[in-house]
Amino acid sequence: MELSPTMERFVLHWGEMGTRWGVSRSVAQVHGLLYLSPKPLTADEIVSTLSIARSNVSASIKELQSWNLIQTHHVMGDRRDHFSAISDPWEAFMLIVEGRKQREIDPTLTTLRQCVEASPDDKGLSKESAKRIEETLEFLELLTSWYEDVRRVPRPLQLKILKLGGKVAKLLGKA
Amino acid sequence: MELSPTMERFVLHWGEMGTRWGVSRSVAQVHGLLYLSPKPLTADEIVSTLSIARSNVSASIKELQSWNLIQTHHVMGDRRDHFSAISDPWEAFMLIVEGRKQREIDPTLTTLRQCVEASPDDKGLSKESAKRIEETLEFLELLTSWYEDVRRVPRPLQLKILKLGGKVAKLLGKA
DNA sequence: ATGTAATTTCAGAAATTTCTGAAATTAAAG
DNA sequence: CTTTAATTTCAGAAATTTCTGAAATTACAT
Repeated sequence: MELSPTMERFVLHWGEMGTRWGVSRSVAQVHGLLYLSPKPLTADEIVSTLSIARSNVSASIKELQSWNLIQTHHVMGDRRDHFSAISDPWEAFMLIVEGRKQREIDPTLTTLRQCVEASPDDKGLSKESAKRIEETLEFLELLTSWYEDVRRVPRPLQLKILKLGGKVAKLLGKA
Repeated sequence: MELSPTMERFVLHWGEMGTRWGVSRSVAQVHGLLYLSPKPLTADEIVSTLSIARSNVSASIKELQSWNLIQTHHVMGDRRDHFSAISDPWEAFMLIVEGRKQREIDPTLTTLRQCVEASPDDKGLSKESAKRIEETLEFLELLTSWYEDVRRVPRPLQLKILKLGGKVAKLLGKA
């Protein structure tokens, strides 16, 4: 797998974006590469294309699998794994959102609930602060329940609503 | 400013979340503290509460200001700055989204447009890869235009739509 | 079973990020 | 203008994260 200039630009940028969104450069580069590749790649092809250590590729693949962003394929007479990425941008996006929700939002909800529960017994906690925490919890719960709802809507309808954009407001403003 | 157990739990968690979302622990802790505090705090109060260096607080404040997440107040007869955080969770959330859009999405759109523009001349680039990049750009543009639309909707209506959740789909599914 | 290819683990190296504390700068008060 | 308080800058220290390469493990093939 040789990278054309455009692919290289894409993969490098993808890698940098990864570092800003909480995954390592390598993980994001591997994802970017698989995402662009017309055919599934073996770990060794990834190694030679990106010039990173075999073990790094192994770890990156494992990480991407934990996000459900890549799939494994098998080729007759070849015992190596071949990897490909989810190629639909909308589906990939939703998988990333789901992963971050589970990794970060859910634990935050747990912490906030513990805070709210402990508030009444905390003599050093001002009413204002306690209220602020409660409001934060309520907001995050509202946001996650919205997400859980939206997540279940069939893809075509999701797309439709996304394309409506601000018109949704106009339609519902009256309702 | 002494931290009660609940405030401490909140601030420490906020700090850890920060590290996962691309800001340093200190920046997130300072924000968490100001967010909870019933009254604006001086830099030195933040220093003693969080036990971090004065210069670190200074840098963190600067960072938070660049996100428009905090405000500066002045007290008669006191030449120190007093800082407070945006206390409405929804507004804070929107400011964070806006900041990330500007810092990460916009540059990505630029890169993708460059890629799409360069594609035809890139002999090494497969049709499939070129198409993948175009689709990604289209998706991101769709997402940002949706965001730009939603951003302009009046807050109360935004809230209303958020609360409707999946019902929006039911209402619009027929439309 | 034995050999070989593929993959994973893991300890430490390298790179990056974050933080500190001293020095410099800015700005208000006397 | 001088003094003092407040803030910022910045070089290097500390902490953290990421990556490598050798060794171990796993799994397939003969």
